[in-house]
Amino acid sequence: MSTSHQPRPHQSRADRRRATEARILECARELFAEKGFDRTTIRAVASAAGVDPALVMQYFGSKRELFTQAVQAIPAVPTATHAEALVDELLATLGLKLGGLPEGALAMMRSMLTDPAAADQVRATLGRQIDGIAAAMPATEDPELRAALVVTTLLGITIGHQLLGLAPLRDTPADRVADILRPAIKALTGPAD
Amino acid sequence: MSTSHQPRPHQSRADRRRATEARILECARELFAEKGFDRTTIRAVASAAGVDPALVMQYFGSKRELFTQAVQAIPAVPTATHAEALVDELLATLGLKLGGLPEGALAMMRSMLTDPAAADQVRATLGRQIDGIAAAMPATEDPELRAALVVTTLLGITIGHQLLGLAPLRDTPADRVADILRPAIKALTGPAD
DNA sequence: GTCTATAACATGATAGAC
DNA sequence: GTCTATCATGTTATAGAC
Repeated sequence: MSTSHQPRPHQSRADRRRATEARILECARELFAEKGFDRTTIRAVASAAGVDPALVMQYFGSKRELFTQAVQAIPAVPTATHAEALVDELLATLGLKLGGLPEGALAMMRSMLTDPAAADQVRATLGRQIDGIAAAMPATEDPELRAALVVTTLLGITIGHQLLGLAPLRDTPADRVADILRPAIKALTGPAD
Repeated sequence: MSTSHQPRPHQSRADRRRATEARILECARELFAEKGFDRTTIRAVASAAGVDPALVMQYFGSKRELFTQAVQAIPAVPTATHAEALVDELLATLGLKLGGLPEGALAMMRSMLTDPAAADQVRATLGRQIDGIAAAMPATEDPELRAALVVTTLLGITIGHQLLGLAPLRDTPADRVADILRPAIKALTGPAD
């Protein structure tokens, strides 16, 4: 339209830059979540965002850096100190509430089995979750083991639902799943009750 | 050594061919399990097996076919018809007994989140397991949902242990894990007991 | 039958014109 | 600042020499 280097009042050059950068990150997040790290190409991300592939490189330097900035690790700190609240918080936190998982987390999970860097990140995150849960666990034997089993259980259900799309999980409302799951989680956190 | 087209008594040409083919499959299985479908190259498989990459192609036609023949889908039919035996069989079947998982199954699991073909195969296999478990489940509501939760739970634990190598699971003997897990699985299969 | 050489293609990354 | 053109590499797969 205008030839110009005149900044418009509500859309400065920096603003435009920020906007396209955000759009690229959004598209990257989506593609990484859908196809994983390896099968997501810079070209595909650029195409989806309507920009040139070289621009993506210009902005982020490398595919790895783009991935890192796009997925945004969620600390997901599980800090409930009592036994009862713990179970409910667990069910709510790690995605039941199924379908309410941030796309960045899906991207990370999608890539964790084939990309070592993603695996390291997930290992660290799950490790923190395990420690947090173990700390909030009622006095039992092997709190870390029990916490690990809780975390991996929820991980498996999330994978089956979000990443594999198993029919029985897809077709069931989240709170129903949570209801059935609750006694099992409770059994893991405390031996008897 | 000998120049020869003379077949030796215990190692005919067909035998040698079968032997190298088996060695290639073994190496392929190992690499697919370790790095997944995408990151496993024909060259790496050939190198590991001590043969030429072209020979692998000659034998199997394509990387996909090599993968298919190498991983050998395990039907893993869970056929226990009673309620009590079901739980024990589940714990035994899907890998606790942790560490006793066939390498082909690991390869399939490693690739299932990023390779659509592997995902389809896993979806089908888990679907069969879910149906089988649902059929053997004591009369409750939503047997398929409960079965799906059981399967995904064991899947998650297997991933955490075998594929991610979470410390608490790696450092614990299998039967201890099974003991802690049993009440949780029981809670999933039957609402109260 | 086995392997060398190469085709045909896609990728991440870079250099330089506009 | 943005994009065209290209590089360097690595992939599966094929053709042909030995």
